[in-house]
Amino acid sequence: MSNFGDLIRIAREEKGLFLRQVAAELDIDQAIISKFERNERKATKEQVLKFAKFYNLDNETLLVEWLSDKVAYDLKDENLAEKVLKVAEQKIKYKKK
Amino acid sequence: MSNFGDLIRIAREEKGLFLRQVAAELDIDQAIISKFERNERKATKEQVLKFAKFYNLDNETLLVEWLSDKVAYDLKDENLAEKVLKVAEQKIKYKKK
DNA sequence: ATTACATTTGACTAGTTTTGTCAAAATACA
DNA sequence: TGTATTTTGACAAAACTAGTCAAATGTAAT
Repeated sequence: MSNFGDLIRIAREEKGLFLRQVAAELDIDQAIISKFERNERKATKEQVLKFAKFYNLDNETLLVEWLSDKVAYDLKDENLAEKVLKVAEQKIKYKKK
Repeated sequence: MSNFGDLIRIAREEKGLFLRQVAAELDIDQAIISKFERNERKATKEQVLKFAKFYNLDNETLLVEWLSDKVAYDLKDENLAEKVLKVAEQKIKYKKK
């Protein structure tokens, strides 16, 4: 199962770049990027978009990966998780109207 | 569409109690309970369980309502919301194994 | 084994968000 | 109007988040 960290690590490795280089380019501390890649820390939305642009990844793909990581993390301890997601989906559909 | 605030307000009204009384019983400031009932502020999990016990509501029902409110709120600005929920569901199922 | 470089870790600070308290303002209604 | 309830908003304390930096660790070549 993929996750945000894997996507940006793989993208970086495919380009053959060091953390230091990406850090300089995106103006994000390399220690933080290291933590993002290991899913130890959560990026901000702005940072996600920076990564998408820099690595030429589809914005939507990366955002979905990042947001779903967060949702799954928030519900990780809940055995009600699946029920919660179904209800949340209804609520979101309802709000749209 | 129901939500956490409605459930606890209805429960309180059915019992004919004033905020003041519930506040004293649960040791939660009445101003905060007022905000919970109007979904202006988010309860902690511990508080949710206090309400369930006090109003004789099913723990699971109230927790699902509360958690799904939070998920829906977090995704309220995202037009990718439905996609995100589907991916999150996969991730949760995957983690279970 | 030593060197050189890349990555990871952890301590620290600053900033933001959350939580609770309280009293005044608004509302309801007898 | 007067009394009781609910709502609002200002404030402070606590908890959490984000970023910085240097030291520690890992990796590969010689």
